[in-house]
Amino acid sequence: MTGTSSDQAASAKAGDELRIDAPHRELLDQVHDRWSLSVLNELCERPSRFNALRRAIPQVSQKSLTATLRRLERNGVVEPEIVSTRPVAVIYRITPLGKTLRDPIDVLLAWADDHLSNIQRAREAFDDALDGV
Amino acid sequence: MTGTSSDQAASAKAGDELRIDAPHRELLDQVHDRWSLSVLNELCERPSRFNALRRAIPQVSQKSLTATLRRLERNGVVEPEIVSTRPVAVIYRITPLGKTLRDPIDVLLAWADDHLSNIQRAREAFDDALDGV
DNA sequence: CTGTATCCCACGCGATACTG
DNA sequence: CAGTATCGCGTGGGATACAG
Repeated sequence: MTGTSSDQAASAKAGDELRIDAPHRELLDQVHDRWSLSVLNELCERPSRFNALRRAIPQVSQKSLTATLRRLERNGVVEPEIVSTRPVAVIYRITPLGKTLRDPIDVLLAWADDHLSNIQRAREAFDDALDGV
Repeated sequence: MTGTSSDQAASAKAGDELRIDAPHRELLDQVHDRWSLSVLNELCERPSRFNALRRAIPQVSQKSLTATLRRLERNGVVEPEIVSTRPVAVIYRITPLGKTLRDPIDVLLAWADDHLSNIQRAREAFDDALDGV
């Protein structure tokens, strides 16, 4: 197995223009759809069944929730436990890999929280400028 | 077409635990398109003109680059300087607000880098399982 | 309960062509 | 050089209906 103890230190520059494209794609694949963050966040709090998630995130449709869960599942950040009762129950929980995502996400979320007003002000200014034109 | 804010009834029950929906949206708005991260990364390195960016990120089309720059501009993380020469030159640079995005992004990128192999292994396992079925 | 299948719309994104 | 206009494609995503 490739350990990939990736240190980006100074080596990032050398020969490697690091068109970070690959990591970008991976990253976006966790996050680029509308509901991944909410689902991840919810599952970090507690393992949940499908309909529990729907209740926790009322705006999501079944289709989208299923798609989101499948993607996260495929990426190994969440895992379903199928309970073969009647009718079936499926309990989704975050994997160890998924847990490692929490800090990075929190950092980003903290940023968004910190700068929310800045962003909104910038937008208003931008939109006002357009109006003026 | 003024792509004005697509407001959503994100009626988060106040007092609830971080119904991060709003920050989510803000966050995704910086990052959810294909080229924002690359552009941000490039502009963190050096101020660049439009075509310099295109050269630095060869896969992006004019249209997408323009759209990405406009979005980032609107959010106040990049800023254009228009030099009224002949023909015009436009120098894009990252704003102070934009600079504060760097660390959070690096954290996320570091995560992606660290866990790339894990993710890929998870995907292969997932896809193999599908094949098996 | 937990999905899948279908229809349909919105939008990101590239390709191409054209303007100041 | 920087940017807009238009078209076409792929796909996210809601609504609905149906299935294991």
